[in-house]
Amino acid sequence: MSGDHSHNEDQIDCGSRVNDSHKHKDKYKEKEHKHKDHKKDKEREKSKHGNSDYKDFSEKKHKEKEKMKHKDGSTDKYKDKHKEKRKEDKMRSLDGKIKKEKENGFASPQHFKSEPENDFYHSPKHDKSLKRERDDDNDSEFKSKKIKTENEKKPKKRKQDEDMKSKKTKKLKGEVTDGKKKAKKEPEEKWKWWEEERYTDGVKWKFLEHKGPVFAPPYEPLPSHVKFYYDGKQMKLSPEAEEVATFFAKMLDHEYTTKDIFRKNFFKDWRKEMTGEEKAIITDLKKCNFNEMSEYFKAQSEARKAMTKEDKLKIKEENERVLQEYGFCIMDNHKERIANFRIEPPGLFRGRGDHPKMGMLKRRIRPQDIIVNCSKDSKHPEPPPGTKWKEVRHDNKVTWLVSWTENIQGSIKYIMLNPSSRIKGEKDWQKYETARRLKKCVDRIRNQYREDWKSKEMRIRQRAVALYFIDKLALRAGNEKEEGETADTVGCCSLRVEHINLHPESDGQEYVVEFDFLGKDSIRYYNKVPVEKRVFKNLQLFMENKEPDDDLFDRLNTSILNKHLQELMDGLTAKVFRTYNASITLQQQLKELTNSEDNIPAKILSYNRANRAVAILCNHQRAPPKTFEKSMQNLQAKIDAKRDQLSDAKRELKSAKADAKVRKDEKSKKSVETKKKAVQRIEEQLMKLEVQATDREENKQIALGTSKLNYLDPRISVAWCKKWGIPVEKIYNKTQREKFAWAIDMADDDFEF
DNA sequence: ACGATTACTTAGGAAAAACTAA
DNA sequence: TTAGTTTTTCCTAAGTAATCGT
Repeated sequence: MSGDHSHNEDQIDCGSRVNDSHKHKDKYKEKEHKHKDHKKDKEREKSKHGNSDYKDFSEKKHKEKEKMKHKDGSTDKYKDKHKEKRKEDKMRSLDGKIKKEKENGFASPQHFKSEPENDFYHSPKHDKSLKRERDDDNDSEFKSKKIKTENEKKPKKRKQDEDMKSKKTKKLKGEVTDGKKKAKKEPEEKWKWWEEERYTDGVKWKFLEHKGPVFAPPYEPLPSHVKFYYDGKQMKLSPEAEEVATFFAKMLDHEYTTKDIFRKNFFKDWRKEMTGEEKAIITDLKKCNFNEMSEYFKAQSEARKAMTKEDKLKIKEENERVLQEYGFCIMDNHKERIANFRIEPPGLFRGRGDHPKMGMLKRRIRPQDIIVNCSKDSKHPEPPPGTKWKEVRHDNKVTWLVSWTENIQGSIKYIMLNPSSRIKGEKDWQKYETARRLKKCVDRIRNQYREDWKSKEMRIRQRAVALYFIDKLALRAGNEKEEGETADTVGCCSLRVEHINLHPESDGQEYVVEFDFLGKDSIRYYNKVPVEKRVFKNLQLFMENKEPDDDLFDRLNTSILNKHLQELMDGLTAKVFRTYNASITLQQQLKELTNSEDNIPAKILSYNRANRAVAILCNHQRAPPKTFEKSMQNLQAKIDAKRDQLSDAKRELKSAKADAKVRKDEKSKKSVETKKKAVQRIEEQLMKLEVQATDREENKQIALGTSKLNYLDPRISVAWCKKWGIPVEKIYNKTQREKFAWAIDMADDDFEF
């Protein structure tokens, strides 16, 4: 990269923004800014620092170099660690490569560069689509179909087919056993979509038929004995106002009904539903008494719990009927499960964290709000009698069946397919393949961004430091969001100065960055990490002359970053790093933690610990379960009891041994054996309990589910199970096995991510 | 080239179901 | 059987990123 040239670009870049930015300049100078508008702030920052960039850098660079000469040694510790990690990765990917070439050729796209890919993405349609349409259902007999992975290579075909056959045989066995359990229920065997070709160029399906959504049940007015009081006086509400009142009444026990914003938003929206008279009377929420309503609903839920078995069964059957009718669609000759076929019922919006819209009324969705998507030649879903759909369209470039616009944020909601469906599964698989491609070039990218830390251009340095965080700390990209519309949360690119603290030295480590911010779902991210000196110096530079609520990376946003990433690798975006780092961490931790001598429960503990390492990396937290302490105590009690039992058993064994020594008869010998077995069994049970306790304790505030479901290449887990003879059911429950059927079917014990 | 819109993935908590101990 | 606990499923909010439209 030629310095002078880019420098010029930077200046041009700055210049071109002057027009925009000078608007804000005055505001900035006067320092009366409220920092309400961060976009504006960015512009302002630009104009302010704009032309002085270069100077800043050359000065800084000098200082840096000087210091680096002797300071470098002191950062060695960290750097070395880092280097080692890199080396490991490199080595792994090397021997991975060797194996892989033979291994699941069809699953792991060999290609690095553009050439095969171009072929895949840009080739004219061929006639794949036709194929797809016809030939399913009887695919239990082998068709030597190759899978179209995102970057498949032609020479692989042969191997693929062979591979597939062996896998298939295995899988078939599994299914037989499965079938026994379910007996009649599943006549058609599972469709292996992953053995078929994929659509190209954005077509998602050729045929789509479904029954439309299930609407929320209509409002049932309260029985007349359940009364509402305003200012101590009983008051009969109109059905519309009453319905909204019940939403509030149902939440009375929740803390947020005490929150000001919640109450304010609720009351405002409630009044909109009132009649003129009601509006005139009900002017103060504090004077509203919802207690009878609240009690009524509590009683209702009690009654529901206390229902007879038959009644419960009836409800269950009805649910099942609805599921059968509305829960499936036909997509390209296959019946597939729909994820959320029920329309969200009306209620009070509760966003997460400190949400400015909490308490607003989420309105009821009606047929005329609904857009239906299906194929032209399908039997279109019927709107309920006397109603009409907003629109019926036939867009096979999208995957949704139904959509509507929600009234709180004005965003679109969709009904889509279940994760076990082809359309979701293919995408998921593809996601991991992209991450695996990143694995192949991550070293190059890392070297690149480290170089960029030295760039003359502010925007490049910022980009490089942000990318470093995304890579090292698995931060989210951090799109900008409209202020005041949502809770104030950030990701990497939207970090503000106030979210980090720089410690030249902390706890004996140098160049420590302390992060403290709210991320997605208002989950706190707190972390203190030593960074490389250059990063540290850059951060100091980025923070210079900024207010706490100014953007840390004022020259960067996710679109700039992703554009850059796209140039580094096809299909690369910020979130791929999270997937990659999560999966590679799991693989490496499994390698490190699994003990071949361990029994199954201990191995599973190792698995959970590896999983936990990932969850911690990705900051997947949960509120400690309310019953955590108690449940821990219970478990401990169990352990104690088991210990007693064990010592009893041991004592008995001892005396049996003594007895046998004296008597030397068959009977007593046999008794020794039995006792020995008993001791062994109890020891095993004890150890199982202890493992469970450890696992639970370590998991107190960590949520494993999210990473398991969304970040960890399931083939890593499947391979691990196969390698150690662990039943995959121990790792994945039924739903998860359905979602990951492709991986369970295709991964061998030597799969390498 | 941008802001807005759209499509789709990721997320934690609540509710329901399944399991277990009493 | 019941009551309590744990696991699974449901729910839908909140992200990311691609695409649209100007």
